[in-house]
Amino acid sequence: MPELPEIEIIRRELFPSLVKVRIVGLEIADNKIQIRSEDILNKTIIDLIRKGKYLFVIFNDRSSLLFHLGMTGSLIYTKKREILRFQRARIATAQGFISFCDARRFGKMKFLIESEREKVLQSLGLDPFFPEYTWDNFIRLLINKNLPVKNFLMNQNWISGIGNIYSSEILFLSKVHPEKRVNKLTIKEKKSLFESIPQVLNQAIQCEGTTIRDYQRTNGTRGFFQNCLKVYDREGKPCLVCGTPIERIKLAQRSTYFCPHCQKK
DNA sequence: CTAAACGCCTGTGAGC
DNA sequence: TGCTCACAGGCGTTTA
Ligand SMILES: [Zn+2]
Repeated sequence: MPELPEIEIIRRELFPSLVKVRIVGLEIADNKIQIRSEDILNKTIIDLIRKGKYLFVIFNDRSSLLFHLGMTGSLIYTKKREILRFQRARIATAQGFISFCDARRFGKMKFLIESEREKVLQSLGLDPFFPEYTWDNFIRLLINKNLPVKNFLMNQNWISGIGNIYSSEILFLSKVHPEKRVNKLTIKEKKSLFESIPQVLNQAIQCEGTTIRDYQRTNGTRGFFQNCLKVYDREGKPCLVCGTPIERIKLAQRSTYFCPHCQKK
C-alpha cells in the first residue's frame, strides 16, 4: 500500500497525538508480531521518525517501535478502544489507541533498541527529503548499474521511499522510459530524474497520499492524489500530455505504466 | 559480485 | 450465484 508520501502523512497525523504520551498497554493478535508488553509499557514517546517507507516510534530510553506497512497496512488512531477489521496489534496510550491493521500481513512491527534502529536506518538508501539527497550522491548511485531505471527506483537500498505507483509517475514526469538501462541514461535524464523524485513525492504529500484501494489515513479517510495520477492505473487512457494511449508492461513482476510517445527508450 | 525470480499472505473484482 | 483467475502502494530469500 504505502510509499513515502503515505508514511509521511501518517507520521504527521500521529505526531500531535503521540509525542509526550505514555504507553499503557499492548494487545497483539498475530503470532508473526513478537513484542513483549514490558518492552514498551510505561515508556514515553519522544519522537516519530520516518525514513523511506519505515516509521519509528521513539521512546524516552531511545528504544523504538519499527513499523513497515507492507502492501495493505494502516495505522488508525482512535480515542476509544475499537475492534477494527484486519487488526494485528493495538497499542494503548494515556490518550487513545493506535491500531495496526494489515489484511495481507506483509507489514512489520518490531521492538528495537537504539543500535538496532541505527542499523536499519543505515541499510536504507537515500531518502529524497533528507539533506544527504544531493546531486553528487545521486549520480554516484547510478554508476555501473545495468538494470531498468524503474527497477533501480524501486530498490530501497539505493533510494528509499519510492514504490510501484510513484516510480511510474516519476518516470513520466522525467520523460524517461521505464525500461531504459541506468547506465544508458543521458546527463539530462539524470538531472530530470533527480528533480522529479522529490517533486512527485511532494505533490502526493500535499494531496495526503494515494488511495486506490487500501491506503487509509490515521482517521480512516482517503487521500486524493489518485485523482492526479498521470499514468499509474491508466492503461489505454489517453496521455494527458499528447493523447497517446498509456501502456502497461511488467517490470520486476510489477505493473508499470508509461506513455510510449513521451517516454522513448 | 549483480540482477532477476520466487515466495510470503489475503482480499477483491472481472469474466464465465 | 459460484467458481477461477489475475491482480494488488513490498520486500527478504533464493537462484542464475
Ligand atoms: Zn504522452
